[in-house]
Amino acid sequence: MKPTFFITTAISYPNGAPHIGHAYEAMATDTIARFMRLDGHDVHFLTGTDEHGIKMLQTARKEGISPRELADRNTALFQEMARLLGLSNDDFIRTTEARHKKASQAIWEAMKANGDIYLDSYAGWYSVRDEAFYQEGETEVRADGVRYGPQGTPVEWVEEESYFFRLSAYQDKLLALYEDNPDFMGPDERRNEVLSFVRSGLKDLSISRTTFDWGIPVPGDERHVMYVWVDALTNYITAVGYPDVSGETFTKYWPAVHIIGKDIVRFHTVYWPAFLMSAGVAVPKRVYAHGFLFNRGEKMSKSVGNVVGPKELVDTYGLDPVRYFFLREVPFGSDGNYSHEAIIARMNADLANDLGNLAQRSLSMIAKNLGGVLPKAGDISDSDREIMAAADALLPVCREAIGRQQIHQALNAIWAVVADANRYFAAEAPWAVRKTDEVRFGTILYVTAEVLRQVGILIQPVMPGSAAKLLDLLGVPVEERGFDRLGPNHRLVAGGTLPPPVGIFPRFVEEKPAD
RNA sequence: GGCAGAGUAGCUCAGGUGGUUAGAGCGACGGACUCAUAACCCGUAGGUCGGCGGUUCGAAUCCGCCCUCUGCUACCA
Repeated sequence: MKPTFFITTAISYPNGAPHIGHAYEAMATDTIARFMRLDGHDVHFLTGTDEHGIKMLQTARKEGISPRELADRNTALFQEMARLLGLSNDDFIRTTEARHKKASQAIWEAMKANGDIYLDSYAGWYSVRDEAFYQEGETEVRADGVRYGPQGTPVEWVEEESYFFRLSAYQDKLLALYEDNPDFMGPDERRNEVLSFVRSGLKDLSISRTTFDWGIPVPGDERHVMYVWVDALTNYITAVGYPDVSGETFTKYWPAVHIIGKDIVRFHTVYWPAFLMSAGVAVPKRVYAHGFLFNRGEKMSKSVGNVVGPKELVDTYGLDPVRYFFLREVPFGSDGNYSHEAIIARMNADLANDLGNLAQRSLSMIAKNLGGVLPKAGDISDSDREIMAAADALLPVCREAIGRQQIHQALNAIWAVVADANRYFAAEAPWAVRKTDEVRFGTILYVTAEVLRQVGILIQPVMPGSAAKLLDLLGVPVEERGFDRLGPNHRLVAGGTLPPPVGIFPRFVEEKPAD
């Protein structure tokens, strides 16, 4: 039986259209999912939308539609984005689905049965916009007579009955979890922050609301709906069949690796494992937080006018270059910058010039001089051996990198081999050798094609479409593109006729302003 | 205020259990080649490795202080 692997994105809040941050997380998670599949795992890749909560209600009201209509409309946009980005998700969960209501109520009951949920009341200055309570001292009454919170948003006095989760009881258990599982979360900077937060003491958590009803009813007390995080986080186990913990899907896939943004680290590394421990469910395998993306160093905002949608990027540069750019340029876990210039630089230098051109020059040589028949290798020289060994050595390096979500490092390693292959090709100068030594000529082209084969297989997770194109040109059968075909044991078979070469990665040529 | 991380070539960053001429990519400049997507290949970049002081035969790498930036967190009011 194959080893299994369950990976998730955070579910998106669809009170607006998807932006580049959503796309980034989705592309990265998809890449890891694809990598693991190619590496022989039975993968379950989950993404979806978090459709409840007061903000959805407010946005809907503003637009004069029901929250349900808003959710349907905007979730469709997220599903469209998933198609646009070529996501290979196995499931798309919506928190408004029946299965999720069932799972959320079940985890609630389980936490309650464990004595961790109690009824109390919460009073304080509440900011609807921040979704947070503040101490009176944190607020101020301004000249307009309105009281504002520390984020500059209006606050109102709210006193409401609420169910609480006994988070305070989990401090030691959480610390033990972090201690015993150093890989529970990453990157390391986040770990320190979470540790100090938990060490400083945990307060019980308000987990229900009575002031609105767009949510999952609390079982046994339908005046309340579950507050955002119980509802939202539970999606991960809903999708594998919770509460049927002995069901096939659940036993097979849970626990998951969660890929999230750095803004929701606490919910995933503190609240979520506490909920799960309370409910008697295994905690996640790992939580990894990526950074934010900035357009030319500026945070994207509608007022600055630098909001770029995923669709515009894909339309402008093409899907694979966009995926490649973000995953290669931004160390996964750090914040990153993007700009038109940076994207073009990457796609032209790495894709068109380095990889695309290497494929083009070698394959067209085979087409023009050898009638498109893949030559067989003659005597293998040291330089041949060296470059093939470099390609053969990539899988363990990439595996290690992807295992720690360091997608950029895997790409780095692959492109180092591409650069080596270009040096190899230039040093061997097949265009000159052709005139004097047919056998050596064929050998150089064979070796180059073999390196391209391995590169093609390895870049499938990041650029599925382009990789397929490259492997097609090399005559690699579709069923021989898994990672089990990497390395020296499944070299290209000589003698086959290759299709006429076509460009894989076109250069991005700036359109001259027509003035 | 506390804690954590960061400050290295024009740009983006590697590195750093202390030890020959501090690295890569991009950009720029020069050269070579002409198979190829005006691509590829070779060479050049003379950077106080944030600042000051210390330890040491020797520090970018260890210690102390300071400055700047970022994150988390607290508090004053």
